[in-house]
Amino acid sequence: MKPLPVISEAEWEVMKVLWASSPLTAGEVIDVLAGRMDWSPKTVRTLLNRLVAKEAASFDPDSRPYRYFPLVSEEECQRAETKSFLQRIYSGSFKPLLVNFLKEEKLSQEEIAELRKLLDETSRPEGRG
Amino acid sequence: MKPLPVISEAEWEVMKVLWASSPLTAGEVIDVLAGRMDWSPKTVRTLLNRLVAKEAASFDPDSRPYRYFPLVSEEECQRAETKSFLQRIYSGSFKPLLVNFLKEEKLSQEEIAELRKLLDETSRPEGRG
DNA sequence: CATCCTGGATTACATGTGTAATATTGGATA
DNA sequence: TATCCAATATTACACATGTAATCCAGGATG
Repeated sequence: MKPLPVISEAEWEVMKVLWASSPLTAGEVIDVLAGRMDWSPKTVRTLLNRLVAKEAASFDPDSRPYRYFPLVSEEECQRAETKSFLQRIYSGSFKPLLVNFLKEEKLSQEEIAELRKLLDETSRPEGRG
Repeated sequence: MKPLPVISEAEWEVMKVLWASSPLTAGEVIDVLAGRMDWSPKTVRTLLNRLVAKEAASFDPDSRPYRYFPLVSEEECQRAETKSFLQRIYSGSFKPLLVNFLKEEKLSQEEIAELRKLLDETSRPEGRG
């Protein structure tokens, strides 16, 4: 398989917009990001171009203005990032990550219950489906 | 508080060595890393210098050769990285991170039990100590 | 038809990062 | 004492990234 493109921090913001809904014109992406980031429209266009260059996204050249869409899924990118993050910062071990997270963020009982449920489901031999 | 220095990926490898045991001379750090990374000794020295420059580490100038040590703790760095990673990749939400991790890595019953225990301990009102 | 504007293409430029090489200096050695 | 080496300091250099500005072309406008 071709390795996933390396997506920079700023580029992630743009990908998030495309993952949330696509295809979108550059103008639409710019509008969405205007609410979150303090970026010039030119900057957003540059990021879109770079994402296309690294084949993380593409656009339909027949539609003017272009409509952009992702070429890679959010989940696969998240998983790849998670893997390398875990390796880099925690030498691959999830437990200290959870410890640190729990120390940092005070979770509600509900949130903890949700996480526990995830673990329970995982530990069951085969949750059908 | 002064913000933590930004530590690059390669620099993290060096910091891990210092966190594991310090102070260490440059030569000792180089030896430890020789087992893991395919780096020239010069490269390791450059990284040490950069870590000193960004005040992530320091050394005792009276001892020759210098003996290096961390100025920031591993845990605070891990927490900061975790926070920004979670924000960047998962918009701050831990749950999908756990979901992705569980899908990617097949954990043993023991590992799952350990994680569950962590959650249980957290959810108890005040686990003494 | 000449002009202007919007969208798109190209170029810019400082800083960070990976990955060193070269230069210099303070002792150990012949 | 002149020399060489290990340790330290300085310099290098390409590519990535943040953050745009400038240039150009095709359609809307006067």
